[in-house]
Amino acid sequence: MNTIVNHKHDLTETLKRNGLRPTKQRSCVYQVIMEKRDHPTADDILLRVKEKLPTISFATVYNCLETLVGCGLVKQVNLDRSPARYCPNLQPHAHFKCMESGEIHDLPISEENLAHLKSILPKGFDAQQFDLSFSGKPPANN
Amino acid sequence: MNTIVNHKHDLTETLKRNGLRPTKQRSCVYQVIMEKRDHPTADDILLRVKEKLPTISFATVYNCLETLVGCGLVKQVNLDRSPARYCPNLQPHAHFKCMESGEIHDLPISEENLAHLKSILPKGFDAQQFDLSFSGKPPANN
DNA sequence: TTTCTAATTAGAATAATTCCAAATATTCTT
DNA sequence: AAGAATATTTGGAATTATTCTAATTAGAAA
Repeated sequence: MNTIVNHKHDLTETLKRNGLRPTKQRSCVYQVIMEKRDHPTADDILLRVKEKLPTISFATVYNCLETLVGCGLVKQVNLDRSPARYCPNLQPHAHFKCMESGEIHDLPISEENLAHLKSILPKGFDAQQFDLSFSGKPPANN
Repeated sequence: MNTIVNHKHDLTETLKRNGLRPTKQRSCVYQVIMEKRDHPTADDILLRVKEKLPTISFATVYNCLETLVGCGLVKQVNLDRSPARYCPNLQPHAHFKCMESGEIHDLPISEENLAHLKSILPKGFDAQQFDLSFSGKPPANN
């Protein structure tokens, strides 16, 4: 698929730009995150990557994830104190966690709402990052 | 002080209302959280409570915290994957973490901004809770 | 190629938190 | 007030997610 080819290309480019080597482990971890955008944990990712690279280790998955997050290709999502999840959505968005199933939905944040969010910051507070999450019941369909 | 007396009273009332016993451990953990509102971790709390109750255990601190959070007297604050922190501020508010010192500031959320936050939820999403945090540089003073 | 450096690997280590079973404290009943 | 019933505390072991370590392997540069 076009998207995967493009992603591979972006990945290699981005890694090289950061003086990092494009390895098959990094590529595979990235592909797994791109192809099923269900906010997998490191555990989930290990299992999925093992189908392609049966000898990959946990340490490598964590290393790759750290690299991808460091390059800005993937976001780490921390909800409550549960295992970290990984998300390829680079647009401003919030997360909604279903209290029953634990499923996580991305909620896009419009420019307008982004401005409102920033207006919560009192004068003098300079934010580099924000994290917004909700939990409750998502619509029944979907 | 008036405030502490009141808190004690609220605590006992609230515990009893939930069929729980007001113990000196619970009371002391609660007081510690109320009196220095600096978002302490369980670790911090253990150290502070030990000044009054030298034999208290880690398990008890965690038990008490779970109880207090369960009763709605205290909020658990999870930022990134760092140890949980505890906060007696029951008003709607966000958190701002200073990237240098790690200090955490409460940022009140007005009714207006609360409405804007909720407007991020697409139709059909019913949220019971939200968490909003920023990280960056707080103003130099303070 | 050869060399140099970065990345991967398995397993040990760490840190925060939870679990467990015994001892203690609180509340309820009388 | 005493005894029974139940909840809470306690120290230590267990768990879980993640990070570290030191040796091997793979990629890039010469």
